[in-house]
Amino acid sequence: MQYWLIKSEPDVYSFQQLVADGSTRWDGVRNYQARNNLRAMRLGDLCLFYHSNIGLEIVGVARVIREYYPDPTATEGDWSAVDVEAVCALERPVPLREIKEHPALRQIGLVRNPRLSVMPLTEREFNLLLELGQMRL
DNA sequence: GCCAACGTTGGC
DNA sequence: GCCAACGTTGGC
Repeated sequence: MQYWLIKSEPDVYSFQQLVADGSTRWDGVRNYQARNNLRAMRLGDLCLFYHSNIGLEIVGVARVIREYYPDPTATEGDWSAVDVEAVCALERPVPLREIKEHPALRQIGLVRNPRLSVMPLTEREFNLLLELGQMRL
């Protein structure tokens, strides 16, 4: 089992929308590092869902339900998509500010490379963030 | 709205 | 292969 963090601008696609949809195709990624992370995702991997630009907090948990396949929204280039489903919303969203201040989260990709939209989390980071979100799976 | 950080492009 | 210019992302 691997753990990931995926980002979305909530006015484009929010976690609430994912809950309403049940599942969705995670497409539109046009960054090689993020794409390679998508390709490394395996069925059943868990993802924390972060709201960028508006909200600036981790709001929920999603699960990979289909491994990578060609991104149908790409008209050129070698891009991939995966499918994810909503697992649960966090009891308490975890704000970026708090993540930045937490000593055990210094190395988290979200802080180290704020522009990357799909990134791996260590199991420890994932569990800690769940705990901060007052959620237990 | 601004700007810093990062990635990509293209000239040399 | 280097690097300047440019575009995009995303926090503030």
